Amino acid sequence: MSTILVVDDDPRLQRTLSIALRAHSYAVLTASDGRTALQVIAEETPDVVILDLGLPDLDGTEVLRRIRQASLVPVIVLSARHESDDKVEALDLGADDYVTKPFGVEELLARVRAAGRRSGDIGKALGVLATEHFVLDFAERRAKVAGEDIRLTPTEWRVLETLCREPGHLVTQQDLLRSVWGPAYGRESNYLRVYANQLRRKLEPDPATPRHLITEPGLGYRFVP
Amino acid sequence: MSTILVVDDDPRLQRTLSIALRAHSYAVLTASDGRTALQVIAEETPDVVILDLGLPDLDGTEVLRRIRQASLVPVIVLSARHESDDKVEALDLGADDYVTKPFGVEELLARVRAAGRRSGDIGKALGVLATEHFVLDFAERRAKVAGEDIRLTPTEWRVLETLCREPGHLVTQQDLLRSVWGPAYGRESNYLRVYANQLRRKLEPDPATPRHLITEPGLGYRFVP
DNA sequence: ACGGCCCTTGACGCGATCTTGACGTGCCGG
DNA sequence: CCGGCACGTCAAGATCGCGTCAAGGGCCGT
Repeated sequence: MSTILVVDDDPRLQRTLSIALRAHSYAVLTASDGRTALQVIAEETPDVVILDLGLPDLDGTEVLRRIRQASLVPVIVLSARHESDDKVEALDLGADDYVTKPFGVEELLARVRAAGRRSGDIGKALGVLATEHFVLDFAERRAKVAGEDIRLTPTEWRVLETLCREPGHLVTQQDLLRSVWGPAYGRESNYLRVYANQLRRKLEPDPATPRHLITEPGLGYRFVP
Repeated sequence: MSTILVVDDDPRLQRTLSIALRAHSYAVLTASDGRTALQVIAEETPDVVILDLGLPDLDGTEVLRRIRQASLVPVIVLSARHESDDKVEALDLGADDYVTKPFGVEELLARVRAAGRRSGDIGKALGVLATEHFVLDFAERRAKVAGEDIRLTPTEWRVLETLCREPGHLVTQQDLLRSVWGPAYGRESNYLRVYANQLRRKLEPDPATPRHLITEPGLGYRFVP
């Protein structure tokens, strides 16, 4: 059973969606503004978020950005606007899908299913993780740093993926080595030092004083968005 | 990766087909009666349906009719009867292919591949894709580069189509191989390198420095218009 | 039967990427 | 103050994957 969070300030739409989703056996949470939404996501960890861009307190894209700093939950964006700029921006920030109003309930349900399935595929399918300074799109293997497209090598991606699976949490050297280089690589080696270095040079604003890729001496690394 | 729905009331046949299809890297769903089948199609949107006409609850042709009211998914009909009446009727109702029992698994697999490919062709009806430098008319199978009409071979078209179905997105080598050469071609081969090369020579302004057909080393290709 | 087109396959070179070892630096405890 | 430890940095050699080419074979139309 999946839990869906609906973020919209229109009570009628909230009700419509709630009924439709519950009819399809989803558990539904609702929020009417961005702050509440962020709080609910932190506390209830829904499986999918449906987010209207037109919110009373915060700009929708800002909400999305903050969600992505904390979580990789699939987000489906709703918008009344048809401008593709919004669409591109939303997808760049890590929305998983984009639906313009008005939309059919069936269509939305299909997208919820698709989003849930993708995230259910867990394991290897991370979405997008963004900060002010860079955007990491794991599905597409694209990285933007300070607005510029950046190339990362396959191994660099695998290291990042492992770290970003639990943003902000410590990942031990053993876990990293095993997950990237295979189960045989249990013990210390140069690998992590070399690749941490590479990644910092490519991603950090100031590679000398890392803000995102943090070393935990003797233990491992931590990636904080 | 394609998803196949097998609709048959004979558990043995269900099992046989599931094993054979899964061995060829399809995801398999099953249904034992018409109602379930319709529901699964609505909810899971399989890529191909294999439908036995002899079902317990509804007449097979009736099931097919209802499928066609809701979806364009390719349907391959199975039938124990040899009467061509059934065949004609099924094809009239929108079946994509017709196989009489008993049949060889290889034959069925070939037809599944063909159906999948066709639906790839028409399913998302690619129209025309144009840039300053070239125009690709998928419907008409015509290409213009720098004002000149250019010939592309069938395989070149299929590769391009697969890439252009999601312009700008990464398409993995596996997806490409499976979609163009069939599900059996999961592993690496020269195909992609050769055809990427051909396409670049024919389409790129400067084939040495590709701007549209981009390689993602170790992963696949990306077509950016 | 012949010729042409297209698909397939193997070989080869090159550049990017990975691996490995050596050395530098800062921290800590003895 | 010294030594050890852990991490950061660098560069050179090995390796891998891709682009490229061309030969061979099947299929189709003439």
